[in-house]
Amino acid sequence: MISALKEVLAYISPFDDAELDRIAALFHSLQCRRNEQILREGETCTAFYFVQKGSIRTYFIDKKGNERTRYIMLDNWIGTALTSFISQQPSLECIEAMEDSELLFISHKDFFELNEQLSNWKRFYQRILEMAYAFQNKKIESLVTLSAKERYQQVLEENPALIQRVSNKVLASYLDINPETLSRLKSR
Amino acid sequence: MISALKEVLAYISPFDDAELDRIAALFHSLQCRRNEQILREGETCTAFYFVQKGSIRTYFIDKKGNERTRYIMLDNWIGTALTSFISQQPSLECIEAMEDSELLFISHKDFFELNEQLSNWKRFYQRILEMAYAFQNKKIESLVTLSAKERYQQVLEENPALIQRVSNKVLASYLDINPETLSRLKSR
DNA sequence: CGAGGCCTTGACCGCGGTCAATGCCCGTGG
DNA sequence: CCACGGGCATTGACCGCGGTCAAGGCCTCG
Repeated sequence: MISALKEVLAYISPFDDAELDRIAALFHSLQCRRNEQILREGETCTAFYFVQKGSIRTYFIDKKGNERTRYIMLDNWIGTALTSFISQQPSLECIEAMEDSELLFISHKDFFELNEQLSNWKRFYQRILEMAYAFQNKKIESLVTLSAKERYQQVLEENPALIQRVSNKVLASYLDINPETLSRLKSR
Repeated sequence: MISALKEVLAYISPFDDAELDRIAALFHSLQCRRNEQILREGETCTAFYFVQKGSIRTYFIDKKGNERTRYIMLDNWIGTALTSFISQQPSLECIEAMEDSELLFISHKDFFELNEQLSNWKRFYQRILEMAYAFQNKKIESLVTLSAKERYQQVLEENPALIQRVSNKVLASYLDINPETLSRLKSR
């Protein structure tokens, strides 16, 4: 179970086995149920998550009260409400489980202590930030150059698991289209 | 002249004077004229820039051939075509001077050598990435929650210098609206 | 078994994109 | 110095994508 975490960590930065043991020991487990809130709006994000099983998402509430999904994590992926996690200010983003899920998490304190002590962890954090930047960059490009239908087709090709496992309502907010429009797109 | 650079660096990471001297010595100067290309599409970005005077932007070309401005740097700000700079792959983004400009730049090689050697520079790079992420995050939020007019008003309030110094064509592509629409917005 | 949320479908409409015409500014060369 | 040309800004007419509102059916969960 922990080995999946180690594999992902080692994929991102070249940790040796001793480092992986040390790091894995800092992760704690967390079970949560479908629709359970892991981080509420206004709370400060003090954990960085690994999804062992299940799926979680981050989202914010727009001025009309609609949920806008920013980031979706399925099994074996990592992430958090990064803005609040970095700034340690109250978060505008929420984190929510989309399915019953088994998570591992490391606290902000341990995360940044590692960042002081372990050069491979600095490298890890740099790569997390670089990947987050690349992800956002691609999202912006999709938003400004693709139609609603093309954005849907892009996910269909590049990440079909999302379409199978995520509700239409959440998927629509992730693609920045209305549920009604998504429903029409799916039926051609 | 160099002191403005040092001030910005020290604002981002807590360098001491000796470190600032060492870093500043790695920056080289570059003059460029209005509309001059600093990085062309397909070239790999090997420099990180500081704008002493003038203004530059990064943009990419969409499938219809339109320029889409990603990032604008006025006097005393820093940046580059970050995706290519990080990956050292050919860039989809171009960099172009919008006015006659005086730049300083550090090479990719020196940048990442510092990143190995100087812990405050690691910190600097981390903060650059964090700020880049926050910037993108805000841009996505604006794109998905604000109308064209509201996006224009946001820049008008938060960064009025952009509207004064940047051509309507570029500003429009930065805001992701058509020049025609921007022209109509400006005249209420 | 009932209630509430989600999905789907229909009707309507408005924001902002597209195309076209005109005028202006500015840089360039004769 | 002026004449010309090209790019940019502006304005008008038109239109289509996708948002909004509403209604009905289905599934899930208490």
